Amino acid sequence: MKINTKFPMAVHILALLAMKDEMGEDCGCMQEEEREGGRGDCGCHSSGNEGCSCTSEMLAKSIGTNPVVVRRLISSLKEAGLVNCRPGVAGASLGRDASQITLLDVYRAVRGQEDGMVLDVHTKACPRCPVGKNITAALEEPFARAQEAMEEKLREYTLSDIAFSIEEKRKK
Amino acid sequence: MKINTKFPMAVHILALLAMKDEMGEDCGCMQEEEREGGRGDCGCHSSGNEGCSCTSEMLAKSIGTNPVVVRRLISSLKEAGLVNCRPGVAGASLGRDASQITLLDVYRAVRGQEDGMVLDVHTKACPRCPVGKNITAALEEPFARAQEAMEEKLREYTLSDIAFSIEEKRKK
DNA sequence: TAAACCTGTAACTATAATTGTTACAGGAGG
DNA sequence: CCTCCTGTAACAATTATAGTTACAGGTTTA
Repeated sequence: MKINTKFPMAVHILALLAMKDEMGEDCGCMQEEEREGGRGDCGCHSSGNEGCSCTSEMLAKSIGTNPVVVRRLISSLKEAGLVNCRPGVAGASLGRDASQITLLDVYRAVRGQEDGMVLDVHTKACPRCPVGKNITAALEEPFARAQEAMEEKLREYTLSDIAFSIEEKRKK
Repeated sequence: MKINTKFPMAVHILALLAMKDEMGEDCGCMQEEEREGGRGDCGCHSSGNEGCSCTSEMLAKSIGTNPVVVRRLISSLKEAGLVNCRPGVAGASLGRDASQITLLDVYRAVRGQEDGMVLDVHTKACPRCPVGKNITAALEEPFARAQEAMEEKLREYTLSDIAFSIEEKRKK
């Protein structure tokens, strides 16, 4: 693992929620299961006809991680208004329509609350050397602009796009 | 420290080399020293009038790291044609004019040779779930586009710009 | 209201990536 | 030939990230 698998995991969660919405009670795992003629092993497949309730455990199995990791992510997503959930009651749902949630929203929701730049500076430069003293400040603007450019691109993709893309690939 | 302090460190090295070029034998540390009326403690100040020879040890002191780290970075930079250096002979110099070296060149020279994307995917998604099976592929394009956008922005800045920026801040 | 199940969160552990360090072979130059 | 430097391998330390355990409290159902 490298940096920030939180971001793709969060998108994964939201995609599951989005596809559950589109498909009613069934998150899509059931169809898959019927087509392949066997039980999946990811556990996000429910055992009856009641469909996917999207508990943290089921989501975790689909993602391949721990339920607590999922809850932590959902906690961040909730804070950003991207999901609805309540203590004690199973499942989560999208906070607004999938077409109104961009990848940038997700990125910002789950990145570390501090700076959260993809490009980092080094912090131990010699404070008495003309270069060491000023290099950090000199890199500030380029790095901020690069960050902006990346974020603007993320803004161009919505959760609908991702869900659609998953559907397309699934059909193949 | 977070991810990739190699990149800012590499820029730091190149900035030192660039400013050494502009100032002849003296990398600029001497002026700083005279102005402040005392010896700096970063060691990139030479002790006589012979100026900065930009050995890995001096560069390391300015950056605040180990000489071996500097040599490793220089090794990558050399491979990319951004610096010249020879075994056994002290110092390094720019491989081409500072105006012809972009931050993207530096970024590419020092990032891990593998994928090297700033946005990462999670790899343990359930292979039997329709979402888990396709989410990675669905994220590929958005993440690649975001990467491109960031890289294009880095391409807009040259080492000259950075050196100029450092000079400006230094005068204040 | 008791039982079962879920969320939310803290605290801790494990793991993996990055950085730092030691050591040494070999080139360059006085 | 002595000193200093680069280049690199091998290893240690550090740090960030993810995973885990544990538990308090909410909700639903019977």
